[in-house]
Amino acid sequence: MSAQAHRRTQLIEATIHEIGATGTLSVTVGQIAKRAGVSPALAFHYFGDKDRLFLASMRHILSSYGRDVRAALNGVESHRDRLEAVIRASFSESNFSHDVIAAWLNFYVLAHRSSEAQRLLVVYHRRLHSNLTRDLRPLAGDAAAPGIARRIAALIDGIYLRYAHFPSNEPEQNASAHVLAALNNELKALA
Amino acid sequence: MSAQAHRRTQLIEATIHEIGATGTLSVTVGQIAKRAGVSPALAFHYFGDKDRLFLASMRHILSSYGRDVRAALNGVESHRDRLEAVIRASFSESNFSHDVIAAWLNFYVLAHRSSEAQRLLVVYHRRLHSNLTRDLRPLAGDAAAPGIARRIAALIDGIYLRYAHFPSNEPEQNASAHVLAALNNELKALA
DNA sequence: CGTTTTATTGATTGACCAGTCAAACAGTGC
DNA sequence: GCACTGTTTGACTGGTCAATCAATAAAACG
Repeated sequence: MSAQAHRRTQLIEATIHEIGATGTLSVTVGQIAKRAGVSPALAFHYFGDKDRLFLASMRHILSSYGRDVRAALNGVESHRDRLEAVIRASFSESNFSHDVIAAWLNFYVLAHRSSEAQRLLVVYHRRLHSNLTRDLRPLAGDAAAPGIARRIAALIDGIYLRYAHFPSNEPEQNASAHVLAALNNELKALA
Repeated sequence: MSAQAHRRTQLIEATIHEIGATGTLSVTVGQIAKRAGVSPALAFHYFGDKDRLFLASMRHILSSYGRDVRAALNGVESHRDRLEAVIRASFSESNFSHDVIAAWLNFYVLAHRSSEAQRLLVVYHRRLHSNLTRDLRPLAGDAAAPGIARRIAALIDGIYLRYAHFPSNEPEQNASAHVLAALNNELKALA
């Protein structure tokens, strides 16, 4: 990894960490730089401004989420198992840590006014929707699949939000279990 | 309404409006006061500090949501109709306006660090859960009702979030329809 | 070694903002 | 018209922060 790339990920990780620690996007570039062990000016040198630093951090999170999904899907054949993999990945370690959750929350707020953030959010939505419909179609038919996918995707977000605020002792377990139960019921109701 | 109470609601409404306009909680008290047509100092006089002003605004929103639910429930007998009323109220005009949505989003973020905000959020969760289980129990049995209620509640939040970012032409319609469909499928799957 | 390029910082700036306070103002009763 | 009460403001402060920039240190290179 080049020196430049190294510093960039260092700053990105510091950003995510710092947002997790304070819970807000109104963290100062100074705090972030301090955690990364560099001067504030360097953050501006590499990212231009604070917004771009945060958006880069969010892209980082989205990439790692994408990797998780792909890894979980790798080699899995059965449609049901694949759906389960997609759902579980949403609550995987890397996407469900305190810091990442805080970043997601602030990201949702930002998406209301930053068009770049909104664009990123669309990418996430589309990816999730397509991952779900792909394996839902053979199980639920072309007519029902998209609707079910929308509800499952929204349920994932909703459950994520709830566990974000009130983590239980085994968040991933319970979170996935609820979504899987809803999926089962949706499919059962078709018959 | 006393002069004092009048000014308070005036400032609260200005707060909600201003958060809606900027999309962020980092709105200045100056902006809010300007919209309310008073001096910034007055906002401090009535609310002490910015946090309390926002929390008062959130309580205002929650009250009006509560009123909506009660009104929608008033006189409705059938369990299914009552569930539908509760769901529809979540996407009612007063709870689904641009400004209120922005306030909710920022409220979620705040709940991560402010214990008072968290307390308020718990109140909302409990109320929704109890409204749902109450009429779900006779339809789904005591064993299944709480689980279904959790999923429906989370789905409401998730759908709310999605339509918050990407409003369709008839948001309330579609949003409620999805939740009602999920409810139907949950109940159908029981049989 | 000397030179060019890249990485990094310290110092600074200009704007902004939450919160304070003492003074002005408006209404009310007398 | 005066005293009293609650309302409202203007002026101010202390602090914070994003962003800039000229200057320094460190590599990379020939």
